[in-house]
Amino acid sequence: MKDVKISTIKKMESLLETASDTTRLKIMFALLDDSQCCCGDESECGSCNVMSCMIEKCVNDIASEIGASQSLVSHQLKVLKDADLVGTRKEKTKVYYSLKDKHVRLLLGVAFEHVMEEEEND
Amino acid sequence: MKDVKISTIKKMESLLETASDTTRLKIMFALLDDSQCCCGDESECGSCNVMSCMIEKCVNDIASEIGASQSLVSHQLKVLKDADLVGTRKEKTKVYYSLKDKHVRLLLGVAFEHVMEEEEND
DNA sequence: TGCAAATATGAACAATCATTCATATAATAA
DNA sequence: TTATTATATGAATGATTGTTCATATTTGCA
Repeated sequence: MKDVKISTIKKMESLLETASDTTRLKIMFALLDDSQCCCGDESECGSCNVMSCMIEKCVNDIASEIGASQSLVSHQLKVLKDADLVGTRKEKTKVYYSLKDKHVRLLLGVAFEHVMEEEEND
Repeated sequence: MKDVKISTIKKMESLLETASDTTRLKIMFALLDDSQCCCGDESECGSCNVMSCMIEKCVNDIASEIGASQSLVSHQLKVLKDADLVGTRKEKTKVYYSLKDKHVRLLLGVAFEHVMEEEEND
């Protein structure tokens, strides 16, 4: 089987497993939300990728936005951070979370488009 | 949170969950293996994508290739087929499996490159 | 018909995981 | 200091899942 190391497969498993959860997907989509696009004016934002801009939000805002408890969101944000899919910035009492890099957005994009194209063929 | 339907998120969860397993990843990589490239001559295959060509293999061959039992591979191939990630072609007593579409290879590609780039930064 | 090869399936078990509840920690403001 | 806000964490539980073992099904051939 090709020259893919088992350690590489294990890491891919971790990455995909971290992404494959409803709550965590909701959180990541919240951090992709272009309703609060970082560039201010969406129509002129050239740095926005296919899906939308990356922004940062604090725990409680994410929780109320996706309709989940603070505890659950905090737990899952820890999972996402341990997997290096999100980063944090502390400011006073709040902790702001944001998606870590373009790969995460790319992964979401590919999965999203797969599902969308699937729905077309129904 | 954006205008992403909950049903879409559930489908994304299913897709990613199906992909996030060591055995199933090994199987999918076996079905990407360019050592038996479908075009015969690798150097002249324009239809090959970034990673490699898509080929088809039967259950027992996959099993021995990845070093797993026939039962396990059959079980996991069923999971992959139910999720529509692989397709089948029957010929006499054998059943040939292959990756279903380009999205699957794309998903593997994105996850693979993420892990690879991660290893560079260690 | 009977046998062999290839694949599929059902039961069972151990392990993992998402979620909830209660509580702890940290930082700010009064 | 005390009170308040924001976030993190530990324990517990119910549900799901990957794997193994044994067995069933299907197809081709003698």
